[in-house]
Amino acid sequence: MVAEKNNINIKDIARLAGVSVTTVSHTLSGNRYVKEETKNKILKIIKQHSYEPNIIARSLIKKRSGLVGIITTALNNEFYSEIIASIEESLNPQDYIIIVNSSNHDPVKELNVFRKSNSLFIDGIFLVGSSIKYDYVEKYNYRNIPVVLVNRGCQGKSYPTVTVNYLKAMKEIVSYLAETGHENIGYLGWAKDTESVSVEKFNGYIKGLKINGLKKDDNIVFLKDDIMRNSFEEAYIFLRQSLSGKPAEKLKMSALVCQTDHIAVGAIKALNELNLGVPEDISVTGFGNTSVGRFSVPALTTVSVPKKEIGKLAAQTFLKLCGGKQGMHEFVLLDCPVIVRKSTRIN
Amino acid sequence: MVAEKNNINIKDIARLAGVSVTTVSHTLSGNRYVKEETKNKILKIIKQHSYEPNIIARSLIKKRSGLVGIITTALNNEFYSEIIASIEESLNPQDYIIIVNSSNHDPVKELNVFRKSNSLFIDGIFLVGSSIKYDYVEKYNYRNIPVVLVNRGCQGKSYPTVTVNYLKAMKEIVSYLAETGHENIGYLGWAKDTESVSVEKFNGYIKGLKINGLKKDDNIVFLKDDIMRNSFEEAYIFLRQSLSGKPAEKLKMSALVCQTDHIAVGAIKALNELNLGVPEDISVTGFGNTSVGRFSVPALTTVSVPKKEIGKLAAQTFLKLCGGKQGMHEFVLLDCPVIVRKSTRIN
DNA sequence: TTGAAAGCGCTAACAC
DNA sequence: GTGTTAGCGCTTTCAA
Repeated sequence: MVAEKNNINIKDIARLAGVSVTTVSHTLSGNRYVKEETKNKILKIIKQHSYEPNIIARSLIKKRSGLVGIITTALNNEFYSEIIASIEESLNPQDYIIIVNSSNHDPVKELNVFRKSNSLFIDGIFLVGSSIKYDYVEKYNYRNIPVVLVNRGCQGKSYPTVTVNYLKAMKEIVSYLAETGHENIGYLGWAKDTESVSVEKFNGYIKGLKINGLKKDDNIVFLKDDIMRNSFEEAYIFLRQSLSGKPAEKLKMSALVCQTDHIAVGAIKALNELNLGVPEDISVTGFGNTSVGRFSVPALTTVSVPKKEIGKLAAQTFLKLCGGKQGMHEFVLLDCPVIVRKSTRIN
Repeated sequence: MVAEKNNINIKDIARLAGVSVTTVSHTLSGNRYVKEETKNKILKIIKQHSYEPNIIARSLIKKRSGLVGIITTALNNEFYSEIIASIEESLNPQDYIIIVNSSNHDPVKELNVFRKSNSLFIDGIFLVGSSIKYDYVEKYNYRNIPVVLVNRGCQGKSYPTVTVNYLKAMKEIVSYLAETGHENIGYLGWAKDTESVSVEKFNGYIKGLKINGLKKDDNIVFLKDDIMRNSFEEAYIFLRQSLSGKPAEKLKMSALVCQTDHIAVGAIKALNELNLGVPEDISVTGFGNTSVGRFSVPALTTVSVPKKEIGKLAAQTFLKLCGGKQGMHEFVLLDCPVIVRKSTRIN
């Protein structure tokens, strides 16, 4: 941290090469012809001095930075991070630098970062499970950059979105339970309106009951007021608590539908500690098909959400949006199959 | 995405307020006195037009962006993401925007991003589990910004670092096993030299055996050539494979030390499928104390790495570095206790 | 085939 | 108390 530092700029390169900055600039961009000889001389000097053009200065003129932002509610979440990894991978050949910002479930921080990103000349933004409303996006996306909504509820409107038919998927896993002989099917999760996905899942559960001629029993619907962040623990604690009161009625429950795989794993632990075996006494289902559910004991019956695919399609939507406005009404809604493993039994 | 967009700048604000840009600038920065009246008028107009100063233009002059970067090898990794979340949280009051870049285990990409970050006028960088050598940091940190190494091996040199005494911790968990009557203690993990942490852990295992008078048996040392990314699955597959050959000798193993919690969970599944019970037939230990290990069946005996603490101390080191060079030789090495749960038995 | 120079949006020295 | 102005490092028009 002592020696002469390399802060060399385009002017230095020009001087060293005995040409104008214009010529250096064009050698780099390829925007106009530069004589082979001149070009080679310049490139050699650039290499010699490890010169890297200044992204900031360039952005100021071009109003594009080569940066793409991902705004997400949480990083310590296998579900999101797989989607994010897939977006990154799909965008890799495009020479973008991907930067991720996690709000740690703070909606205000999220909004702030979204607004500030304007002046950073970010070239595009993915909102992964973020709670930012599209009204806000429309209002504050001053530069009209592509914004892709990923893993959100479908609020009836059509913005560039890649998500999953959560309602349908939840309906189907409830149907699977009903068809295998379960009648008292409970639910564990949360349903905040800021979290449209959670609401859709819960509605899917309700619909699933209905179409199978079952009725909702509020004694076995365990809805937490607040989102369950660190799902294992929170779900575990919440269910233990909820179950500690009036165990008699609860035991009529023969299956418990959980909002995510993590919640299911937490639930299984809570149930086990109350001497309820899964699936012997109670069947439990997850949602998402994360690795956690594949390696839990018992392995989870769950809904397989194609996280890699979501990321890939989100990246494609972004690229479409970049090439004009013809992706503006892209609305990709993916279906998800139920995967039956060991956490449910046939009644 | 159609209406007039807000791209208002400092000049516009100045014009609207009937003052010079200087005055607007100083109202914002507080760098010199502005008459209450003028100030109020300016602030009102700023609010009215939702003006946000352009970060890029500001950075170009100040050579600081207000951005702090975290470069990490992988996002879908509970261990790293907890550390990252903690860094973010600790830096929150400081008004930095945190941007994370994950290389998805691609060292070349990592190097690239590190170099490019120079011209982005990033104010500081955390290398979380990154493989970037400090030589490289010294060579390419042109702007001499604070760089904090997080969760790295201690390579004998003293750079700003916050990490864990992996060697000691691993030694201690091996000792715990030895003291509880285990003699044939195996190892499952990898040990690439690019990944110094993994080497230290392995060395800790070796030392642990030695100080307890045990000898290494290569038949029960399962070292994968390559890093195990998606640990559950890779560990599971690798151990199944390794065990399929000559099961007779392997069965002498009474305990298996695993390099991470995820690997331990994968291992348990592999062992179970070979009809080996954990901990009845074989004890298994993890490393890290992630939530996965708390909710696995059986719950893991492991080493408790203070991830929140690491993040907090890393942020503090960064802040120290910002205020001059007096943090340059900060080298925080944390000790980690063994946590005994259900995956090990007393022989 | 190449250069000069204006300017992106902002800050800060210098001036009054 | 406030304004004028010269840049920050680059791209790009216009001119040669």
